[in-house]
This record gives sequence, C-alpha cells and structure tokens, in this order.
Amino acid sequence: MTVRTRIAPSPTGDPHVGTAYIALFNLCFARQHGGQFLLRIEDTDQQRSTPESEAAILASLRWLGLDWDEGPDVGGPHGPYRQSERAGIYAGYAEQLLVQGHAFKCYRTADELDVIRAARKEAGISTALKPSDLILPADEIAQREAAGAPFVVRMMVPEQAGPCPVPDMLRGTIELDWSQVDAQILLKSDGLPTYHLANVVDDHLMQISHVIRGEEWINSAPKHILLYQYFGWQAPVFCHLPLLRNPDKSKLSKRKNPTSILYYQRMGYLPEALLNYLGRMGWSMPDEREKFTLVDMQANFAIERVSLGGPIFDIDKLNWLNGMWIREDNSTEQLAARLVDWALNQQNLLAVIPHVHKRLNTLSDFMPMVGFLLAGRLPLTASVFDELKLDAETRLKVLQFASWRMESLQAWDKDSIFAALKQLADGLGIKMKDFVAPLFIAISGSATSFSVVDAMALLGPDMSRVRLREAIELLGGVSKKAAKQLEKDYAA
RNA sequence: GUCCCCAUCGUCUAGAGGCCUAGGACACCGCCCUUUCACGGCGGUGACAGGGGUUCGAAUCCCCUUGGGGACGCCA
Repeated sequence: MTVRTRIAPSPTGDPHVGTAYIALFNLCFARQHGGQFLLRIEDTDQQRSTPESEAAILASLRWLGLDWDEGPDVGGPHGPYRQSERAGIYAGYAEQLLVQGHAFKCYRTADELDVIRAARKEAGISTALKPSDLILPADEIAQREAAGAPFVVRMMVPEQAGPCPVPDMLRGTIELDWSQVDAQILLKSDGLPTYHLANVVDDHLMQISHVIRGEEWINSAPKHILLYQYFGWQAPVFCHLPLLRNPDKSKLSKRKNPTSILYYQRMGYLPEALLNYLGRMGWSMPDEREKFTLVDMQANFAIERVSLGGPIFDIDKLNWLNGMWIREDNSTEQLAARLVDWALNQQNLLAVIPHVHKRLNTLSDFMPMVGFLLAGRLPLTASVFDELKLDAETRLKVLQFASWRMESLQAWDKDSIFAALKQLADGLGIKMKDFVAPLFIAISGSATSFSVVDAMALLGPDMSRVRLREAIELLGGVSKKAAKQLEKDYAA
C-alpha cells in the first residue's frame, strides 16, 4: 500500500495546519498497514509555488515529526516528491487522451464561458459545462486555430444524466450524477496541467493505492475515476476526511483564524502537542485517552474511528493539551533548552539585534524592547490609542484596511509590506507617519518601537494579522454595517 | 440556483439495537490544597436537532423536515 499527501504551497509560503492534518492521517494509515507515505507538492500554479515556499512547508512537516518516505522517482528534476518543470509529462498524457477522443481542444473565451454558464443557471440546471456546450463548429475552430488563439484541453464527459458511484472508505458508496460533472480543463492555456490531470497521472506513476484527502474533493471524484478509466489504470481507493472548521463552522481559513503551522510554532506550541491535537480532530484513541504520541497513534490507528462531523479548531483545548506536554514531558533542564532554542537562538537574535542595537544603553533594555516579538497576545488597553493624532474612526479604518491588505499580500517581506501600506496611506490621503501609528500599537503594544514594518516581517503574516484583528476588537470592532461601507471605501 | 456530505453537552468526542438514568476531555462554576496565581484533587451545570416509521426495545436502522458545511474556476 502507498498513500500520499498533495501539498499546495501558499503564496507566502505559510504551511497550512489542514495540510498537516491530512498528512497525519495518511501517515498513520500507511504505517498501520506497513505501507509507504509519500508527499507531492502542487506547483502547477506558478503564482503560489516557489522553492522557498516549498522548503518552508517541508520544514514544517518535519518539525511536526511527520516524516515521509522517498517514493519512486517519476521523472521530475527535483526528486520523488516534486513535479516542477514537468509540464511535458502531462502534455504527453493529455495528447494521448486527445488522440483517443477522450479529450478535446477548447478555444472558447472567458466571456463565452460566462454566457453559457449564465444560460444554464437561468434554466435552473447545473452550471457544469458539457462538451456539447463548448465544441465550436469545425470552421470556427480552424479560424481560431489559424489566428493563434489560446486553447485549453478539456476532458470528455457523459452528456446524459446518470449515476456515478464513488466508493469511499468511510461513507460507503457516494452517488454523484454525471449531469453535475463538467468538461474539466486538464491542460491550461499555459500548458501546465490542472490539479485533476496532475493528480491522476502522479498517483498512477507513484503507484498510489489509497487516496486520503479532504472532503472538498468528493465532487470531483467522478472526473478522477473517469480519467483512470480513460487511461486504463486501476483507480485507487478513496477516503474523504472531514474539513477542519473555524469557530463559525466554515472551512478553516486564514481570514478568520491563524492557519499557519509557523504561527503555532511562534506562539510556542510544542510540535508533539499540536500533532496530538490534530490527531484528536475527528479521531479518538480506542481507550479515549487525550494525550498520545505519534507512535501511539500509529499503533492504535483505525481509519474507521474517524468521525465525519467537521471538527472546529478550538484553541482552548490545544492550550490545555500543550500545557500537559510542557508540564509532564519536560524536566527543568529540558524546558530551559527548549526555551533557548525557541526564543533566544542565534538565528532569532541575529534577526532582531540590528533593529535595537543602537537603542540599547544597557543589556537589560533588550528584553522589554523586543518582548512583543515573543509574546502571543499583547496586554493592550484601548487608552493607549488615545494619544494618537488620528480620530477614533480613522484609527479603526486604518487598522481594518491594513488587516484586509495584509490578508491578500502575496509576499511577506519588509519591502512588500511597506509598499502595500504606503499605497493604502496614499490612497487615504494620510501621511505615512500618522498612518502607521495605530499599527505600531497594534503590532508592538507601544507607540515607541523600531519599524513596524520590520516587526511585522519578523512576526510573520498570521501573528501580524491576529494582532491587527485584536486591536480592532479592542477598539470596539467594526459592525457588519460599518464593514460594508468600509469595504466599499477599501475597494475604491 | 444545482448537486454532494454531515448532524450526541458551548467545543473535541465515546457510543456498531437492550450494558444509556447517554460516558470522558476542554471551557465554565463551586469546594479542597496553597502566603497570591497557576498546577493538582474533588464535585457541579450541560447534549442524542424535530417529526414519522421498523422493532418487544432506538442515540444507534429507514424516511421526511430542519440546520450546518462543501463543490459548481485556465485555484488546489
């Protein structure tokens, strides 16, 4: 048996706890059956994937203790878990489907697609685009081809409604209907494969026998099964795990919650505790014990013990569990070592000292000056903000805008953050100095600190966002109605 | 809108027709320990979404309703 976890890098390189969650269950399942656990990085979207972001994710999984096996090298230049620069492989498989009539080139423009979808929606039927909706008359195709128009390769799918059974290890057989399945794009106009093609081809080449993934994939399972049929390959056994949720029950997202493993690392959670907690999400030990190691979990793992309700990621319980691990599994010496390693290691000090070096008169100035970088939640009071030049309304606006902008920032480094904030300040017609003043307090807890941009870069995206959000809450928050108006202004 | 998945305390869960007067954990509350706080110990509040079936018997099986979530991209 062989399983894998596919990993989608985030633009900022922040590894998602949901990825670790899925990886954990894959690993336990594989180990329990004496099988292999492999990784595969998604890098078919060049916006999101860089060597740095990929390295960050692998480092996080290693930090958690989720070690993977080296699978068969399926032809990539970067080793068995990479698929970079391998567009040619997928293009070859797409060509094969094209030749066999299982796929077709589609020259439709985005506007045309919108029109067809709108019409289907109007008719009250599924918006799934079918080959018959998309295939142009032969002369039109020839014309567009001659004009060098961009095209994509789409898979053929049944036009008629009819059941498509999807066997699932946990849910029995799920009955989807072909009427819901669209002529999925396999190869984008840039020649790179979509997830669907890459996924099926990779899994086949890596000899994956069981696919354990999030339930968000259930609806596209028919496409994957159909691709296996087209290629004449044996489809793997599927298992769809419930999704981790925000406290409001929606799918766990960085807009509402810190989702980065790096954040939990920075907050001072121990890897064994975080992993333990993830193992309690939708799963329980046969003897119901709360605290267990990865080895314990592997030894007692049974996929049938996964419960299907989407679990809410609850910080309170994680805090308790982490405390248990700190108290029960660390001697004074061990804890001392961990603390030094976590906070006062050479790398951290070298990153921080340049910002405070010239401000220090005594060494004892150091800790108070940089303490906010190590703190989790800041002991802020609303009155600190009253010293500011900006009025209360504008302060909130600045914080909210900055918060939104930081959510969508593609790269998390000093220059990118500065440029984004400068743009906002200019847009609002506020002097940069006044604009960043509330941010100073939100991020560092004080109006006098070293550069807030540097501080944010050091804190990382999730921690920075949490601080901004907490400051907004502290200042009374933004009502739904006010948010709407602000959102309008923000867009402008 | 179309389709799919799911449903036990506020939260994570145990529960495979009688062992359920529904068990444990977090959180919360109270008491004890303690120079404070925390830890620890003891106790308490608190749930089978609703309605129909099936059965001698339903948290458990079936159906409907409701609720929640997900998918419907040249994202993954």
